[in-house]
Amino acid sequence: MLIEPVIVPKASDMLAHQLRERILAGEFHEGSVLPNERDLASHSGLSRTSVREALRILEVQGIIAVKTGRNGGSVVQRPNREALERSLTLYIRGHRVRMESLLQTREAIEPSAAALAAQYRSEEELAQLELLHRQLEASYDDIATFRTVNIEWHLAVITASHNELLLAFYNAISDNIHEASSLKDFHSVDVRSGVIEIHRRINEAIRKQDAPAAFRRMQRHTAAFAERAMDWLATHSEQETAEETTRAAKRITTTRGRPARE
Amino acid sequence: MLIEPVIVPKASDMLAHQLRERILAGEFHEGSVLPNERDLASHSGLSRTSVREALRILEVQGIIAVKTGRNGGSVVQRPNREALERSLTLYIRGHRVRMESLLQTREAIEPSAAALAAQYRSEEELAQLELLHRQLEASYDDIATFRTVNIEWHLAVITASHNELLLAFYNAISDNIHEASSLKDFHSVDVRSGVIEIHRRINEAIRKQDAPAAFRRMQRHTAAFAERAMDWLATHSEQETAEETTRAAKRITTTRGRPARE
DNA sequence: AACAGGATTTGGCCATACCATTAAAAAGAA
DNA sequence: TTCTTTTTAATGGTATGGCCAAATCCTGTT
Repeated sequence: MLIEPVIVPKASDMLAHQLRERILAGEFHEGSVLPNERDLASHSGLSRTSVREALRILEVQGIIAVKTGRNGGSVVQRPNREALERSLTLYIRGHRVRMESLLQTREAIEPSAAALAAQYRSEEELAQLELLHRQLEASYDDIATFRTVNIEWHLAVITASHNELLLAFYNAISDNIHEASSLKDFHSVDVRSGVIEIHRRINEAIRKQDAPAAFRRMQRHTAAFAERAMDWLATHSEQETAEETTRAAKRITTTRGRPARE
Repeated sequence: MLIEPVIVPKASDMLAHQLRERILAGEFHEGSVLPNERDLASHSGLSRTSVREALRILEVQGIIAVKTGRNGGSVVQRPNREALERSLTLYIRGHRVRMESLLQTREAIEPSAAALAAQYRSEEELAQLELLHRQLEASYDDIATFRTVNIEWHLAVITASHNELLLAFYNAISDNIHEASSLKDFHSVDVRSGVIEIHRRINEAIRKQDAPAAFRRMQRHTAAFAERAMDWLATHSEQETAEETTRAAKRITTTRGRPARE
């Protein structure tokens, strides 16, 4: 007799699976609310406890958002980028991924994104890039603003690539690179003028829709950044891992207010 | 009176947060088990219900694995790549990311990974690449084996880059590209001989530790694949999204056995 | 030593009750 | 009427207690 072992899935997993598939199939459009917990329980034949566990799974996965109170309930939403970023951040922390790997990954992604941006950018996106560039020039002396605008410009480039996946990846990495507290202010003045110049040239390539130039210039830009960052880390800490630095940043963001569902 | 609104986090979130931080801080090393649910409840002052929800959160995030039975419990593990891949797959499905974006992302990642592989590959990894290449040549007439070995070779390249993050990204994308049932067998014979040749040349670059050559050749290889894939999709389906194709593949994997905690 | 069977530990699941939060509905005041 | 306040209902959040199912350990038997 060849009887295969019978696998007994958990009730909450089954329900979560069913709900997830139906949501992704479009049965519940974004913004609509699932039946309340008591109804789900009675209709599924499960207890409210199991239903709640299933909802918790979907909540962690970022496809529903639970609101309390009258007219509350489980609001359907698209798997948000935050969930993906949390998952990635967790992976990075858990595996103690080296800063070097983060920088390498960024070096892999960003030049290609710049090339795509050159191909597909809209006029609005181009205008946005040039606006951010002017802001960057204006904030030459204000290191905090410089940092912020700089990050925004990079994001705008990726956005102009019209590739959601690159954007999601980049976002996740970028957060983990920049949140590293020890990298917070390692931009010296002469570096900043260089950054402004190379941004200008990348903007120009994107404006002219010159994809190869955008690729090359961005490649040089990210490589230079990576080199400076690695130097900085080498001189400012022994063997610092991304895990440690993000933890430092994390502490700040999670001790005020509600600790976001991570 | 300026009273800021008081934010009341959920009990299970607080507990999950605490446990997660302590696990990531190394307080529970990999493989060790957390206290059982009843103990966690009594020590935390929460009910077992809340404890269970907290554990469920950690389980979905892939940092614990729950085993039933005596000597069971919540086994601590590193956030596994599967969790990251599930998260990414969910994002791809939920946002109906186009196959084109997947291919573009792969084109961004793989050449860089090949360049890194050329720099950092060990002798064992090189041997593995060459072994896989011989297997690929041998499976010239067996399209199914060819496919499998082909994928393994690509994975081996990324592995040799010694960059966990690139590996995780690539894995996640690769699954979503290859699982597309309509791409299952679009390798024609003449294409296969071309694939073997370019793999040989990439292997050669990696052996010689010639990073720029590895980058260039892999770039051409992935670009060619992307072009063929897009052509194939254009002729074989109207407006097919990655979502639809992965769904088809998904159905197969989830209807047999226990539906993996997604 | 090998096996069988019971005891024990642990998660899985359920039913019920009550609390906390939110918004709708009703009541009251202008 | 129209605005404000109070009440009420709907909904998620939490706790308690119990029982079942699975996995392992232990003990007695052969």
